[in-house]
Amino acid sequence: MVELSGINKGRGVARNRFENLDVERREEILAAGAQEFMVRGYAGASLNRIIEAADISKGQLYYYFNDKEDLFVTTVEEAMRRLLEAVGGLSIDDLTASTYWDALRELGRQSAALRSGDCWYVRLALSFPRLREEREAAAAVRPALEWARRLTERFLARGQELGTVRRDLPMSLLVELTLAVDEAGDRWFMDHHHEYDEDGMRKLIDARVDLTRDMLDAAHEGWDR
Amino acid sequence: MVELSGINKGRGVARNRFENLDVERREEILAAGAQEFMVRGYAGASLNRIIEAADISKGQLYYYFNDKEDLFVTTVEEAMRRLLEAVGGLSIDDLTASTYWDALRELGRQSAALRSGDCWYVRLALSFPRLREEREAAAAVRPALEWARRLTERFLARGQELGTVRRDLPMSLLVELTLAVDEAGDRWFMDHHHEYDEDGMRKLIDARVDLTRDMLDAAHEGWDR
Amino acid sequence: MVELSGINKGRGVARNRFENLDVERREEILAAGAQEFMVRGYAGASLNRIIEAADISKGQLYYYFNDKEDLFVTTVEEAMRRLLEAVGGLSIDDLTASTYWDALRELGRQSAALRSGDCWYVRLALSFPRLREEREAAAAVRPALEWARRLTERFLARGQELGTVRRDLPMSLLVELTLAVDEAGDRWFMDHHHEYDEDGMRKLIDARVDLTRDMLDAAHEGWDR
Amino acid sequence: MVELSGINKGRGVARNRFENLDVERREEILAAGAQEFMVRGYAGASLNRIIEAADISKGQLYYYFNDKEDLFVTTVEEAMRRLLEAVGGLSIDDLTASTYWDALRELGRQSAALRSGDCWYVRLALSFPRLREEREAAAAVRPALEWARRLTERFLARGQELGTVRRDLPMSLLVELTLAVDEAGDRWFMDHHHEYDEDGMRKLIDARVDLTRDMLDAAHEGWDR
DNA sequence: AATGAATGAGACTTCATTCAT
DNA sequence: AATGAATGAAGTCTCATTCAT
Repeated sequence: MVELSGINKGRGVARNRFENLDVERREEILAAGAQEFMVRGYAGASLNRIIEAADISKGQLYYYFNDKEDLFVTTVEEAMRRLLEAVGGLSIDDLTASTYWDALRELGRQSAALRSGDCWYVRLALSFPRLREEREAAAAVRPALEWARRLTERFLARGQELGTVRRDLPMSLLVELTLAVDEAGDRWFMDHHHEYDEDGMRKLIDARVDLTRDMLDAAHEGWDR
Repeated sequence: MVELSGINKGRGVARNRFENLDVERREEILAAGAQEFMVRGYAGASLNRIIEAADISKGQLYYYFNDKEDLFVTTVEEAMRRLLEAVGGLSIDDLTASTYWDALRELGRQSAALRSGDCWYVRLALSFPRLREEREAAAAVRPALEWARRLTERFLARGQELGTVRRDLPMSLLVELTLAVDEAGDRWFMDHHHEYDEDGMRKLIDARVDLTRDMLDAAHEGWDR
Repeated sequence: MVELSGINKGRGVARNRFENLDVERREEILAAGAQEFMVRGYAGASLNRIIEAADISKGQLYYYFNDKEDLFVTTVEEAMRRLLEAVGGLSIDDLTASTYWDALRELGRQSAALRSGDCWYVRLALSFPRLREEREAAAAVRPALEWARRLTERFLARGQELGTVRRDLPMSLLVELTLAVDEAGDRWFMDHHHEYDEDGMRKLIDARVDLTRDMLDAAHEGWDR
Repeated sequence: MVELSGINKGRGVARNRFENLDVERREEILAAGAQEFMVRGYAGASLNRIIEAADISKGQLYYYFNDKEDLFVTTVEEAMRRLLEAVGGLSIDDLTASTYWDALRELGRQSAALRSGDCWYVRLALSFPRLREEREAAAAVRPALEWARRLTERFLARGQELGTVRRDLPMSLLVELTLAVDEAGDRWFMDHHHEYDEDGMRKLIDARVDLTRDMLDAAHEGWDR
């Protein structure tokens, strides 16, 4: 299992305080923070708006977090932690050529299930690539993206070992393209999920995975008309 | 040719003032603005930093622009205008099944040439998707993205007419995925262009287009192992 | 009793914050604000000068008030409220022809007593007519002036009922003239109160009321030499 | 004839430049300035708005006037000069007891005629008392008000000599009250002149003078019920 | 004689953060 | 444990004024 190496060490006392808070309060705070960071970016986010949305006092916020960055990092990492838990259980090394694309399909379905919950951490995670562009927010978001990148890389590398994934592009580029197509798909599904019934949605989800497979498949490599 | 319907009408006197400025000054200001908006987002951008980078006085900035939003919109639209000019001349309706993928390859090369200039407007354009997520910046960036979306859609629709592009996914999803893979590729190339010599780069550029083709190709549609 | 219909509703949290402040601080702030608004008008008033005079920080001011207008409105309304309390207790409907002018005299004396305190709210109130001329300040000052106008009108109307007040001029004009002569008198007394001893002042105060009576008296109506 | 001792000496070259301007331009500038000073006060007035309203360039304004204050003073004094011309020709020393109140009536009619023109200088003049309250504008407006005060005083003093005007109040107070009632009346007439036909208006104008007479008349002095 | 580009001080306002209670 | 009053730096924007052309 790939490890998420948080940068949020040494938060000090605040960390424990926040973790000992009862779950509802914690959720309210994290959700309010995530919403604000998502919509306004890191620099544009206002702690005033966050405490108002979370219905807590200013003192409380600074009791639980050292500063704005701490809140941001905590929010981001918590989102990542939950995604990790949710997507978690794929054993990449056990994949074979015949199970490889089915595993991808399975991942696509899991991710669809996750999306349907419409929770703050899924939405926030989709903003990571954008937040990374903000100089001040980049550091906080990088570990999460690094993790996703590494996981994707390991998956693709295994595919190349098995001869199922194309080799004509540098791995780092392949990773970026895969992540991008994945994120764009997730975003589209979040925006359009109400337009399809359960059955139509299931088909769509699989069709999307087919496209990813076609994009990555070693079978087409070098192929020319 | 698809039109870019600017929202930046009625800027009033300021527009003329800025347009009558000599080219170098204008470029300095636009580049400084673009850089700041790119790195900090709209809300996080500081006019103070911009005027410092552009080496102009506060009063001057407000002599050329009505307010922060005006500067942002002007910067964004100017970037879009230049991209439009650069990418311009593809006659989508004249494409045939046999020229379709070659045209895509040509586009890929044009876009590579553009990237190699490393100008502010290319970099800014790559930030549009992120800026769109910012509530206050969305309106300014939307026309540019709409234009890109429409252009992509027309290209893909023509491909479907010719039987070269897959039909098993909704057009809007196909458009999003195409744009995403495109943007991610551009971004990767900008970050790694120094790692390859001219010849290696040329091959890479074409290989990237191949991946896009494999992703879109109707030949794989429904195809199953 | 005529009601003062304040426009300063929905100030939100700020209102409570300011009202819970200890009296001295509140007075310092209000007095500083009143002084500045009086001397420079609404648009010309500088919050910087106000916070310096009141010896509070910029942040504090914005903790107690939403913005400049909120401070202005609060100051104006507080002034009105206090004047109302001070002038309060005249039962207009109980006046008779024989008590009418005595009541006016009593009002004159009360108003003299009020003036002698030389408090910020009396001085500010005398600036209301001028502040009304300022477009942006008009709305805040209007209720106070309306109240004064309505009160004056009721008093004069009662006098006309009793046959003591002239009827040869439109009521609204009569009201304006009465208020004007009143305000001018107050202003004169504030500027010259140190030039008279207690006894001389008492006589003057009454003589001024006589003039108002002569101006309004029905006995002269139509009278011609 | 009472002299208007302007404070606007030593304006330097600018004065001549402005005076040599053709009449229309001069009127536009003065009217625009008067309007702005009237509505926003001296400190709140914006030269930017004035040059926009007058349709002149910023450079021109500073070519004709030394600074904001110079424009203000010039505007104020020009207004005063015109009022003086208009009201001018009363020979106070020639008044007798039998012509005294008729002269007042004549003044009332003249002032009504003036008002009906609705020119900028009449409206501005009505703002003088308010502008005087603004610390920075006081000096400019004072000479004009002083002149009005002195003229009024001479008129009232002559009345006292003739035994037609009351003596039971200090002259300075009498002057203030007279001016106040006058100004309030003018203001009311400006606001309501459209509500009456020519004949009704004529009666009103005279009735207003009657009220002033009743207020000042020595016949009521000391008079008590 | 006239223009309008340029300036920097100062306007109002919001911010993240501290700290006495 | 928790509050919210207090702060001053920095935000966007307007101002009166100068000056090269």
